[in-house]
Amino acid sequence: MSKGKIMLAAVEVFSENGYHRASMDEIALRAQVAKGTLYYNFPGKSQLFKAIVKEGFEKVMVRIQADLTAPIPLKEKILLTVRHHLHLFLDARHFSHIAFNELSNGIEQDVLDELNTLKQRHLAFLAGILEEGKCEERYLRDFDANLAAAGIIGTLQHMCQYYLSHQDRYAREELERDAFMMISEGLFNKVE
Amino acid sequence: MSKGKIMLAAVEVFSENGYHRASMDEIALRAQVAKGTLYYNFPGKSQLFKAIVKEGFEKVMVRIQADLTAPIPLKEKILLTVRHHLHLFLDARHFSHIAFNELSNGIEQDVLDELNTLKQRHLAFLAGILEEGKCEERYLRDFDANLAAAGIIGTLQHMCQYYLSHQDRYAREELERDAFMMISEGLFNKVE
Amino acid sequence: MSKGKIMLAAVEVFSENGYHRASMDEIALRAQVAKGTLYYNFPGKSQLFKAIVKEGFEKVMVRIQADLTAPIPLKEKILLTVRHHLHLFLDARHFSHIAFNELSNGIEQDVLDELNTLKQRHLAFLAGILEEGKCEERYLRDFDANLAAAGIIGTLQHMCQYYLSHQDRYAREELERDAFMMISEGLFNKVE
Amino acid sequence: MSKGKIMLAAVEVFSENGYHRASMDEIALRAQVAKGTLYYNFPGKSQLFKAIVKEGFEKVMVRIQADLTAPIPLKEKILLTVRHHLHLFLDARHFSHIAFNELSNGIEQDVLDELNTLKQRHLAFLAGILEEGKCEERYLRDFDANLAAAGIIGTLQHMCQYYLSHQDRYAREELERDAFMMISEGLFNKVE
DNA sequence: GATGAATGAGCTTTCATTCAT
DNA sequence: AATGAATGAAAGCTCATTCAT
Repeated sequence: MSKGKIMLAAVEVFSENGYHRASMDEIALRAQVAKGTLYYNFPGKSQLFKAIVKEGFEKVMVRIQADLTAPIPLKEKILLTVRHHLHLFLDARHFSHIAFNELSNGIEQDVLDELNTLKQRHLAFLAGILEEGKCEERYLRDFDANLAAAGIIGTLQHMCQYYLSHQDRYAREELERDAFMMISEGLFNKVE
Repeated sequence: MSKGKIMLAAVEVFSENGYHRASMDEIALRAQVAKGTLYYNFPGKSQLFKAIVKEGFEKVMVRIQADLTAPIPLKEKILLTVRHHLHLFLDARHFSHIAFNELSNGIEQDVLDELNTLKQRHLAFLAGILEEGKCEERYLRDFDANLAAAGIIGTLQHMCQYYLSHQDRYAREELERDAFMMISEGLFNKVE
Repeated sequence: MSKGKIMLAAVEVFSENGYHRASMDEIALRAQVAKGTLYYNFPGKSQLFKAIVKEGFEKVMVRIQADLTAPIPLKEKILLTVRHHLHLFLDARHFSHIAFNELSNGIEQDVLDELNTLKQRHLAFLAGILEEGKCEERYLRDFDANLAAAGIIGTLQHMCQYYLSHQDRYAREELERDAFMMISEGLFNKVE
Repeated sequence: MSKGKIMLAAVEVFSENGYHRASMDEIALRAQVAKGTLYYNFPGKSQLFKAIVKEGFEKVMVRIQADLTAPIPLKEKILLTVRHHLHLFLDARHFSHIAFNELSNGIEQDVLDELNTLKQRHLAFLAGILEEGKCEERYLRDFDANLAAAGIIGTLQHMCQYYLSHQDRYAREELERDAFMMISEGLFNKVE
């Protein structure tokens, strides 16, 4: 059907040009359907955008959740989560670019609202893992879990972004190691 | 003169609406000048945007640098830097929103390029501080300084963003404490 | 379809107002289509202009060529050509006004270039007829055929222009007679 | 004074860009005066344009007239006139480009009217010379003098234009010879 | 289900002109 | 006599959306 082709094309076009510069013409062209077909399948540009981000977030969370059902130690869980997000920010770059850069202002309010909800849910999901760790293992510092989750996402996103524009300088293992260290142990040596 | 009024209005409008939804009409209206005056003072929308971000980055860096000239211990320096960035992301929200959310795609390439340069410079500036700490005090873990700097900015930005949309739930001190802890010591207790 | 309506309206508007004063709004109005329709059918103002002139030149040359295929004497050919150009400058006034007056500066360079090419081709076409006459009938003076062709067009254009702004004073036959005489025999009597 | 500088600059700018693309900014820049100064010296763009063309036409006619006062034979007079116009179209290219290409439509009506008057006067002046020849020397064919004058100007203008864009192919003497021949004797040999 | 010609609101930009100095 | 910051009307163009087929 057309719906799939359109969504695939739309992810690309939105991520390459940003929400506003992405034109329905371009998406139709890339999806090899007529412009009218876009409107036959989606109510409008903003709803198409919404559909894409929603689907993307759901896929990601399902995948992570599947990996975390097994009862593994917290540290392991966090390492896994970090890996998943590296994958998200590096390999599913099209989607993550849309989801994390294009959600600021300048988009129809209703879309923005729903997308923020999705991001909140994602955050809450991460926070849940942390909370769990805090209760069960009294292993974690006394953070607010939501703030900490936000911090983690931020760390990963920006490190990946930097990595992507300087791929020649680093190996992916370095990135992974530094990211995990940063998140789990912070900047300072605990020597003293 | 008009130039100042325009830049002030433009920061607001850009941050409220994003680059593309911000219209020159609105900026002119807000600055209480005629539309032509915008073009008398700036070559065009993208250059106006560029001018604003540039000026903002420069101000921020000058302010931080001024605070860090005194020979204070690294931990102190980082605390200070964190505070400055909290200020940036919370109080100079208009600017930081532009500078860190609006720099994705969909903006004229030349503007994007220069703005990325500014962000790199900002990162390099932070990395410089870390590097210094690494050399002089062998206090820091063996990170790549640039990656670490990116991680720090990311942490702060996302934590602040979360904080801003849940201001009712947290006191600023909490945010500050958690942010600093997160950055300096990471998630985990070092007990065992 | 709209394309035809637009071109018809555009010829009128361009010829009445000149390229720069002709506005896309006016053309759309005259063609009874929405402004967007202009841009749906043509990439922009300059390309619309180009399309019009191109089509016009082609029509003219085809018509003349069709009349000149028969093997008639040179003098006859030239008389015919003169008649065709009188028709062009007098009856297809809208088009010829565009094609011969609006091709100066102040128009997008690429359009100008192509339009000059068209004019050159038209000239070359005339020059070809003359050249033929020179070879076959050693009837013509020893002109450079291109220069002569340019001279002929110039003569006709300016005479027609003068005639058009003083139609009350002359009959069309006078114009035709004088034009042909001027071109074929020049100012002076060959009496002596 | 500024007036002179402005007119000099304006001739250049108008001829390079055409009336509409020529901007008052550019003229002011080129004349090295402030924009306000243009309006101090001339009521507006169209009046500045008018002033330039008027001055130009007057200069030309004065120069020709000065050369024709002496009682020389008609043929000589016409040769001289041709030479003067070659000079006009080739060497005073800036001015003649304005005067003969930019006078179509798309210019304020009142300016257009006056400029047409100037062109008419110029034509009438040439026609006067021809008329004289017709009466005194019964040497000329029985043309309408005005139509003939228009034809002459047209011939010269177009030949010069062609020559200018193919300067590599012709010597100026060739142009002069062909132009004079064309005008005085037409295309055909009178052998028979 | 799918099409694509047509739309029109809204945008950035240009530029002749004004006027306080 | 000269300036130049400021103006605002008018232009070209984009693009999400509609609708008859």
